[in-house]
This record gives sequence, C-alpha cells and structure tokens, in this order.
Amino acid sequence: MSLAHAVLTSLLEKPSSGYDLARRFDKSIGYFWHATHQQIYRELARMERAGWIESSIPADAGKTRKKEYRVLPAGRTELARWAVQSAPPAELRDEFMVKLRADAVLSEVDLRPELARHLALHQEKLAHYLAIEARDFPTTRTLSRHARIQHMILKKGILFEQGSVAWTQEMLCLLEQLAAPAAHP
Amino acid sequence: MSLAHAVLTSLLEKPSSGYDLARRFDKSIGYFWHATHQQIYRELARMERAGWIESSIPADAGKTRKKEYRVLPAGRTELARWAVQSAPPAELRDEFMVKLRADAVLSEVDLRPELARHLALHQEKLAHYLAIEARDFPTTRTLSRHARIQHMILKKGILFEQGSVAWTQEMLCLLEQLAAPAAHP
DNA sequence: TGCTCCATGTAACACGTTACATGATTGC
DNA sequence: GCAATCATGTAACGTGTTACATGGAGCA
Repeated sequence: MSLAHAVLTSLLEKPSSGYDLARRFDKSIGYFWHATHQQIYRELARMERAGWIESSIPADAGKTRKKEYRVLPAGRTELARWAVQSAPPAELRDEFMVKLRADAVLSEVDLRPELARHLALHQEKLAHYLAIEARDFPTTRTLSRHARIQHMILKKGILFEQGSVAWTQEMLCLLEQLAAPAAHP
Repeated sequence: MSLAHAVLTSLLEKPSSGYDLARRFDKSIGYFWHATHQQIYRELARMERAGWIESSIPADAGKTRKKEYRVLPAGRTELARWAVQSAPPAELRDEFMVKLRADAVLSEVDLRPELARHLALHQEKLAHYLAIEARDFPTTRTLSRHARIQHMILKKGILFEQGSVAWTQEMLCLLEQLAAPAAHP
C-alpha cells in the first residue's frame, strides 16, 4: 500500500484537491510512482474513512465541487511508520526485454523502429530532467536538507534515463549489424 | 497482457511444466518480469483455453500430476504480433523514492539502515549478473544472433544495478553528512 | 514417522487500467 | 453557442499478491 503514502507525502507538501494532486503527481512523485486520477480519488476516499486525512471546501471553490484535503496527525504518524519499514529495493520491470527475448527465439520480427522510438523518448525525458535540475538546483552547496534530498531523487531519474539512452543506442547498433552482416560492397 | 507473452517465449525456448516455468522465471525472464507460480498457472490455463498452447503428460511424469506445455502455431503467431506492437518504454517505479520524499518533508525518520541494506542487495545482484556474464559470454565476437541478444538483455540488468549501487552510495553519503554536520572535533 | 521438495491448484483481496458519466467555469 | 478545462466520481475488468489446500516422492 504505497500509493496512499505517496499521496500523504504530496498532501503534506501542499494540501490540495484530488484534481490538483493528480496533476502534480504527473510531474513530481509521478516520475517514480505513476497514478491515474481514478486511483487517487479512490485512495483519498479510503484515507478519509481511515481518519488519515480530512477534507473541507476551500475559499476559492465557488460553485464547484472542489474539495481540499489536509493530513491529520494519524496520517502523519502512519507515514512515518511506513517510511522506516523495511521493503525490497525496486526491481526492473521492462516489457521490452521480454520482446527482445521473443525476437531472439522467433528471429522474424524487426524491433528497430520501436527501439528508435524508445531512444527518442528516453532522450526527451533526460533533457526534461536536466532542465529541471538546471532550474531548481543550480548549485550543490548551501542548499537545505529538503532541497538536497529532492536533488538526489531527481538524480536517480537522470541516472536511469542516461542508462536507458546508452543501452538503447548500443542495442540499436547491434540490431543494425545483425540485419546487415558484411555490408561493404 | 505481457505475462502471457513472457510465458510463451519461455515455452518456445523449452517446453516445460508450470512448476519448472515458475522456477526458470525466477532466474531468467524473471529478472525483468517477475511472476509468482499462481500467476503462471492461471496464465497457462487461460492460454490453453485460448488455443495458444497445449499440454500433455510427459514420459517422466510417473504417478505425479506433472503436465508439459508446448506452444501451438496460434501462440507463436500471437507472440510475433505482440512483439512488434508499439508500447511505452519502461518507467521507473521506486517505492524508496517516495520514502525519501516523505523523509524530506517529515525529517524525523532515519533511512540510512534501509539504504545500507539496499546497497548490499544491489551489490549482490550485480555480482550475480557479472558472474553469469563471465560464465555465458566470455567473448563478444563470433556469437550467434540469439546469444548476442541475450547478452544485451543481461547488460541492461548490469547497467541498472551499477546505477543503483552508485546512486545508493551517494545517497548514503549525503544522509551521513546531513546527520552529522561539522563533525570535526 | 515426519520432513522437504515436487507439482498443481482455489479463493480472496489489493492494486492498476479503461471507459464512461456529470456538471460547472472559462475563453473564443 | 461551443469547446476546452476544471473537478469528481462509478463500473467493470485485468493483473499481482497472499494465504491456504492437496497429495505424491524421496529420504533419514
């Protein structure tokens, strides 16, 4: 049950509506823990029932159905309890590796177009992360504890995308070689 | 629906029982696509109903309930269809990053023991992968198409673990610094 | 006899995805 | 007036996890 805790963290950083949460997820925690708005609404409803959070109608709601959620002490306690709990480290889960194995055994499919597409996507994401880094962490020194941890989280994403870019390029290269052996005229 | 295709691939490599599949998963495809034996049995039952695979009682079954599954032409076709289908590249999904964010906002938990544990696990996994590499791919040249693709899949795992080790060390270092600022006597 | 390993499964539940529904507000 | 965006939800389904059940084979 990790989504609940991701939502708690996000709400501690800034109390918000489910809709806002869903959007902020897309560009912060969502880089490491994606969730759709339906999951988030479901989780918010559960957590309110559990007494971890409470909702109110914010000042800027007007005639909309907008609600704002805040973390209650019970939620904070629960988050701290969960955070120090031991859990297995993240595992790689990559559908494309399965496709490669299928290619290796079938040897009748061409995965190069898909690889090229992935390469572009990884490069795009990497560029995006690097832009965030340049904007938010221009200097390593003299930053608050909070900022330095956030920077390390971002670095994890950068490392992952750099690895992905490098590997995808090498793989593409290999498939080119295998497709055109002894290609000199 | 990716588990089905992982199982198809594995069965093409070697027809086997559900039990054997589950164990082979643990140390091949399972590095990139983990599955429990319950998932595998469920998937095998579905695929047999769908006509992608068929089962028979193998010669070495004796009085056990052992069954052996083989891929049918329909299964092979389905695998090829799926393999060239476009899909989004793998995303990072790391619970520990959520914990770090929680730490950043709570600043009352100590994640160092857990980080140290993860570091050891990553190093162990990396050593394991490198041992497999040394054993199965002593030379890059003169290998078959199949082996060279398999090697690249393994390299992806190595790259991931290397990145994880490096990042975890740096993170541990930072948490030490933050815990003991200006520590010279 | 009792233990571990082989081998297959059922059931219940938690989590994630997809499609659809509803209605108000904002901008052209 | 119409489309896009804000905002919240229901329903159905697919996938993954956990706990439990069953029974044979091999061994001390």
